[in-house]
Amino acid sequence: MTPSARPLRADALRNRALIVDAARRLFAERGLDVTLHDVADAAGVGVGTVYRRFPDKDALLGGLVAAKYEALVELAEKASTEATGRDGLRRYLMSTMELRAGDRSLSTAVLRAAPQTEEATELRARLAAAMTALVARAQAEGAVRRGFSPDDVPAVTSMIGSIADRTREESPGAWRRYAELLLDAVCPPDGDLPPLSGEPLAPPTPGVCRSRP
Amino acid sequence: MTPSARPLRADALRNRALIVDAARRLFAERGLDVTLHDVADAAGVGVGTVYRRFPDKDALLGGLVAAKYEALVELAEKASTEATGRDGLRRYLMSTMELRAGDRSLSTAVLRAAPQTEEATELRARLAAAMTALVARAQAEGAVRRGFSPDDVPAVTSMIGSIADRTREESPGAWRRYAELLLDAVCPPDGDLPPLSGEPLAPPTPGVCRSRP
Amino acid sequence: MTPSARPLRADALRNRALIVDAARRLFAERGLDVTLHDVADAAGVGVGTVYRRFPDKDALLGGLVAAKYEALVELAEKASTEATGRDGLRRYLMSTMELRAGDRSLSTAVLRAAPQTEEATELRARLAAAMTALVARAQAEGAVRRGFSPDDVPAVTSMIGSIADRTREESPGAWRRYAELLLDAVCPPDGDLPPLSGEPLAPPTPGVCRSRP
Amino acid sequence: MTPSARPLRADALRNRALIVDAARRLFAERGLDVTLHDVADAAGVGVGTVYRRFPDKDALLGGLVAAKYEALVELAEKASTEATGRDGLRRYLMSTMELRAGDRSLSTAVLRAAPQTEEATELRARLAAAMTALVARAQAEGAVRRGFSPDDVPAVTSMIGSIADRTREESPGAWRRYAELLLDAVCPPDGDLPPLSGEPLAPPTPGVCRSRP
DNA sequence: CATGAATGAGCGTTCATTCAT
DNA sequence: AATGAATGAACGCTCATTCAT
Repeated sequence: MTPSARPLRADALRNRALIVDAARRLFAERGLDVTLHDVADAAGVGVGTVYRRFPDKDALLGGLVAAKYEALVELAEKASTEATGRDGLRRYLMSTMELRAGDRSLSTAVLRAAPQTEEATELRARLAAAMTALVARAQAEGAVRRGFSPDDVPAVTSMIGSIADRTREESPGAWRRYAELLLDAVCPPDGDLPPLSGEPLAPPTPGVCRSRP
Repeated sequence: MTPSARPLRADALRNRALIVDAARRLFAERGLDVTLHDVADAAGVGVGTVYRRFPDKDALLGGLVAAKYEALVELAEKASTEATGRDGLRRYLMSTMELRAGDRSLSTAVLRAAPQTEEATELRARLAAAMTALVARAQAEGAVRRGFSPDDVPAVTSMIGSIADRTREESPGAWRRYAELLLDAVCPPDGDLPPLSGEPLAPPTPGVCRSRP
Repeated sequence: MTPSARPLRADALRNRALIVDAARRLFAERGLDVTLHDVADAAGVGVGTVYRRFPDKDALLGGLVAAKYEALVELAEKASTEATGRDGLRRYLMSTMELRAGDRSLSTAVLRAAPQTEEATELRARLAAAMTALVARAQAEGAVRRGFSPDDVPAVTSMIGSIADRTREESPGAWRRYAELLLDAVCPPDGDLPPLSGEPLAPPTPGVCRSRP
Repeated sequence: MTPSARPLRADALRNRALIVDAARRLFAERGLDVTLHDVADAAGVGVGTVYRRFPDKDALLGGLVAAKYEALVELAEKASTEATGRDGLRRYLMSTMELRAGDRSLSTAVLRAAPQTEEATELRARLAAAMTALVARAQAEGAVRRGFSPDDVPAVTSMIGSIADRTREESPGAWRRYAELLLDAVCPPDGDLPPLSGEPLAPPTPGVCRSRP
């Protein structure tokens, strides 16, 4: 059950990497409804090649999941080095929201999905532990909204994700304003709340179309 | 042969209303992925009739906005009767989020969409005015997060919508916990913040399916 | 559960007939592995039209089944009018084999398949009854190989079918020789057995290809 | 650079043998729809190697014929040692049908295919001679259905094959009943015909799946 | 020579949209 | 005007065959 078999040939490895890169990029940009044809085209290979490496779409997605968990765990672990629980939690939440803002598939594939592999399950457990510690430490400082649970993190991140997904094209950083709002709601900064940074989303102007979700 | 739209025949008007009603219901319940066949069936007309009235799906969505704007305006106007600016804004935000939680298409059709008709443009203006007043009054009381703009309301509502859409099936009221969090972030209650109500979303358990968005 | 709804429009009826005709022809000629694209092309319609009338391939096939059962029942009932049990059974077997020789899908869709609709189940029962009667009557005359059962008819027919399918192109009537052989085995003629009619299948000559099943 | 095929290298020969062995086994068990990937895997070589030796699937099938002819010739020669022509022919037919019942690809590869190599052509000639002798001897005893030709043997065997292929899973010996029927039709036993042995194939029961051929 | 990675047409099926009736 | 039949590109996926390594 180890990766096993013999290592892939050089060109196969290269193509696998191309596929994974293309998939990561497309899923991040456009969410889960990209087709494997799209992925194959973006990778510069035929569909068959994608299916040779990944039995189906979920498997391809699943192949990206471990790396995403790792990134989240790393964010959590880096955040724990902050001097205060407050700063640690704030840093973690902000960096996680940032990761999600850049990756449309993070919620569906990772935050809201059950881990499908042993590796993912283990990473998720590590992540959960780290988040619990971050929240507990900040809680001990009285820095967190009472009742807030580590299990609320995915919801908060997803909310920011939904804004980010909708505004990526027209104003890529717009999500930060709402991230700040949420962050301050969960774990307010030490002193007074500053005014919200950035600008609100401009309401759409009459007559211009919008279309697809 | 008159230059612009001549009034519709009586039966055409009736059909338009049937279509709009059915669309409102289906889009609210099942989101944007209902087919226009579904809408036509629910309205008791043929697909062709739907397409005769609305060039495409987006236009049909657009056809719903007037009613939705009206509902929002009504909420805003009711909210203005509250004794304080704080209560008025809180009530408005909460009721808007509630409306959105019950209507999967509210964001796309109204919050994020430009008004396409004169009627919609006008209603949107009334709504904007009401929201501005609500925010200004609360702002004057120092009850609002500094920098918060009436233009932020759609974003806040959308965030709750994204949570509500994802949890409608398994735990229909789950969005309230996050609505409370956001509401308190925008316009905190008078005294101390209470602990968050409700429970966080349970994380998915390993081994369960992933599948389609 | 009756055919119900309102009758189809004239053009839809015509297309439905075109589809059914094309399907009947193609399935008969080429067996079950024709694609619905092939059927659609042969019918001169788009694939979508086929799927509008028949939810899937099995349904299309199923739509042909009733007519096939009817044909078989009719053969059985005509055969029962023969003066003797021997002649009746011989006539029935021969005509059934003939039907099968002309229709590549008869075995899979009817003879070896379970009936899927009420109508088909009923027709199958009628057919079974008629076959039982035919065999019993011939049996009473001592005209049938001992131990032969009505349930053996599909097997016998299928065997002839397999020969017919393989020889349809090069020598369309070749199956008759083997039909005779089988028929005489099941229910020998009254007098002496005549020599086999026709010619054996010429063995393939060296060097010529054959290919697909 | 010699005009025609130069002898293969030792390892190439070994691979060819591995491929042919694997192909024989898989085609016999699972029929013609095994993929060449399956064959390659079972042989422990790459697909490319299979295609290097055999231009396509048909050619690979062709590569199996020699061994199959040898088996048939052996059956024919053993059968000739029987005391009577009747017994010889009956034994030959029965053993050939048995061979076919155990080998899904025998018909396509041998019975219906033209020999493609010199070796195959020669073996086929030997087989034809042996069959002719068997039939002639039995014919001389009056033991054979008049008109029956050695060229009819493949057809008879194929018919049994078609039954065997369809029933292998559910009732592996079911073909014997029909083999007996055919055998008695071609070359009846010495005394009275016994009742058919075994049971007829049970008709499929309503409501069970249909699906793929 | 051997390998297995790569290909892409084709499978059964869906659905937003068009157009003959 | 209203209908719903018709369309066909696109979906996720398979596999016989080719060709770079």
